[in-house]
Amino acid sequence: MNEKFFDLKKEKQDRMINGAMKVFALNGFARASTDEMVKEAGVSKGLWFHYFDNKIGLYTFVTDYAIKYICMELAASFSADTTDYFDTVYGIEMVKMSVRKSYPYVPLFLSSLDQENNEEALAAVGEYIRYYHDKVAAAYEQVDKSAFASFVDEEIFEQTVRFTMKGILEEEYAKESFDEASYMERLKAFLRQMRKMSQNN
Amino acid sequence: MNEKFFDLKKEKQDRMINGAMKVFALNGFARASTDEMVKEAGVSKGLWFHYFDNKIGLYTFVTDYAIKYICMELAASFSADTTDYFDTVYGIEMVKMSVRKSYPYVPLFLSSLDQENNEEALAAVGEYIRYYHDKVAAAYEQVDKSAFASFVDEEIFEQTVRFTMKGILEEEYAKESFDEASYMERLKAFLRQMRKMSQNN
Amino acid sequence: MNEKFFDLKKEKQDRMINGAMKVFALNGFARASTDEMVKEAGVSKGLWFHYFDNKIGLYTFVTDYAIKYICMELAASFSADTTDYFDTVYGIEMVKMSVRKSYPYVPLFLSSLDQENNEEALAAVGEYIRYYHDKVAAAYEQVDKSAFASFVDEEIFEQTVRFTMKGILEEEYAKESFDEASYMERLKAFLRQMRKMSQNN
Amino acid sequence: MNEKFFDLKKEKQDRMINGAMKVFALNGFARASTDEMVKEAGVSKGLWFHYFDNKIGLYTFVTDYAIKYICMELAASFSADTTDYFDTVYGIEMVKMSVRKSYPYVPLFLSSLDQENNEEALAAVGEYIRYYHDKVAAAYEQVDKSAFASFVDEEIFEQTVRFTMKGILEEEYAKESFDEASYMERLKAFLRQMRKMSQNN
DNA sequence: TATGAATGAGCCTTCATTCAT
DNA sequence: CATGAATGAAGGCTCATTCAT
Repeated sequence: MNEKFFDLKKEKQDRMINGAMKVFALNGFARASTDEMVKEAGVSKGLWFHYFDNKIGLYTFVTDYAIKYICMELAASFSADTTDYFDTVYGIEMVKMSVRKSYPYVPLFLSSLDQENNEEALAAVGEYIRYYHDKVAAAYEQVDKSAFASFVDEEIFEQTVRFTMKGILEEEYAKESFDEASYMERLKAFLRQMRKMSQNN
Repeated sequence: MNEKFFDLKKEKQDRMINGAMKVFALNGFARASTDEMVKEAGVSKGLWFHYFDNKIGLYTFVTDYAIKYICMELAASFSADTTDYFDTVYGIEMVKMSVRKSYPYVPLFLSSLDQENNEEALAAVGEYIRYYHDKVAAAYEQVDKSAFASFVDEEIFEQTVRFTMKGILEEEYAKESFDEASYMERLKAFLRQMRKMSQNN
Repeated sequence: MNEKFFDLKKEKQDRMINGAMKVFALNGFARASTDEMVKEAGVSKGLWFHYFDNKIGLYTFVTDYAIKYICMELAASFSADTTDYFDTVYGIEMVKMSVRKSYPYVPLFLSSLDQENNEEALAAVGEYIRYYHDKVAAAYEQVDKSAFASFVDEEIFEQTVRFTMKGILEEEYAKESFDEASYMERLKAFLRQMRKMSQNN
Repeated sequence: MNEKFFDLKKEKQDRMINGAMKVFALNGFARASTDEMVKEAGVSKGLWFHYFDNKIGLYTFVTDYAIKYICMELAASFSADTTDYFDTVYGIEMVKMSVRKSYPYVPLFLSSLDQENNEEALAAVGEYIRYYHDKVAAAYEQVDKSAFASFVDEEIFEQTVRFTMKGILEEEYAKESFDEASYMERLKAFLRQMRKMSQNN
């Protein structure tokens, strides 16, 4: 990419980033269309290629950007000494919601990365994804799982939480417009119930 | 579509259905490529359009077919008097697995329908999906949820099961080749844990 | 390339070959435009790519075709026992003119190959060019140069003939339409004079 | 063009002229890329269009410049009373080599003009080329051709010299870097032989 | 019925040209 | 004067769809 991209007015940078992120998130790498981004960002087609060598370069950049941004926010506003599992899950999701303020499609985009199946795209972006997963894993490191009842298999439990949250997120994004309040409500209700269920009562 | 499709040799019909279903399931409507189906089914490109006016028509047909087939099997081999929630979930999944014998991609295809975001495709297929959801809902009608602990919100619980099962299914299909044993194992472990968690201990 | 190209009606094959050859000959690889070929051959853009994977594949094919054709004609109608240098030069040029009947741009195209400076194109086609040069060199093998005066350096002489013939050919092709009679006339006059000059008088 | 171009520092003017000339000479009008000139001359893209309305304008200017410069040098350092044909040819070529000191691509650029086949470019530049050809023709005016043997047709002979020299020049420019010594050597050898051949021995 | 040749709209990318700074 | 950001038309290529055989 052309580093001068960062010299653009922040507002234009963000329009471009958001446009690309939205189209990538909704269509995946291969099907994402430059024309759609053009419309979305209100910026000419040629300009994308002035700053990003090609589609894969743009995809790489956007992925890098989203992940760096999330990880930064995670480091900044997620308290590393959270030991409760559900607080951790919730806290991370709050971070995503805060990122949404500037980059509305980051949460969905991150989620879409896990379904990307285009080889070229994966090759370019695999590293970044792993980095992100590691950072998230780190946030779970000091979590104390001793509160879980003995019949709870951690791995299965985590998978349940992961898949369900992904499902809720995607359902909310599928609506006309993402409703943060609704999302947080469903999330909280879900986590509350999972907490109850995972503990000896 | 052209009804004469059903005059074709059953084996050819199925090759075409499976080819289309696979490509649609793995790529979604918009990204699914005619050429890939041609290769997959070993049937000329012209024939597809001879029987199905266009891509949307084919998508509609395949959706209709998959859903009709599943619902038939459900009616045939799913005992309607199952009252246990988890037995119901498991039973339905067994039906899907049995359909897999003839139509290997039906389970993934059905799952993929929920993430379809192409407007045209959704417009054409929405009705069918709703019909399918209704049929499945019906299977849950006589389920007795009194065994659930009081802190379990049914809707949230069902959503958890639905999303997690979807996640597991997709992960298994993402493997080199779908491993039914592995899938059933994960499924059972998951359901076992959910049962435990949902009951007063 | 797709071998089925050869199943097309010969007339269509030739229209495509001639169209491509003309545009390549006049513009070089990089600047040759698919659209122009489309117009030239009266065949849709998609069809080119149905038979040839990409531009370089088409270029390779056309080069191969032109060279194979010329070499065939050379083998068929050029008498291998010509020992006179000028008869050899003239004979080869007659072969080119005979090829022109079916493929009007072969002579210019072959000439253009030597000025190609696109790396990718050269990499794809270098082998063929060398093969062609070898075949032509072979035709000169049994030429008897003893008639040349002692002050004639063969290498310089041959270079003179080569460059001048190339120049004449290109000048003739630059005209509205290639005039074979005019070309042969200039050629003969040139060779006659070179013969005279190269011999002790 | 914008006459203020000449108010630029001479060194910058020359960088631009040389950059344009090189790229035009190596690629022809149509294939010459603005970006390449930008890199070659180290001058911003906008500036080219500030002084030269468009590509054609730049091409016209460069052609005019090269031809004016050559003709000036010809007038200045080519002795008009040379009567020997070969001395004339050689003298003109020496002039080109002297121009190369300031404008390394002038010789190749002038040569490339003869193969330009872009209509628009030719229309814009035809006049200049004719002017140049006239000036060169003038240098041959007082040449004494009586030394030529009777069997030498002047026109054919001149064409031979012209095309061969063009060929040699282009071959030398195709090398990594133009080697003036090598060029002059080949040239002299060629002319020496042509002299011998054209005279009664 | 069945094929695959043929088409053209649309996609990613390049490039001459314009324009705000 | 000078820059390079910005544009959009055009180029190579893909893909759903049509059609002659």
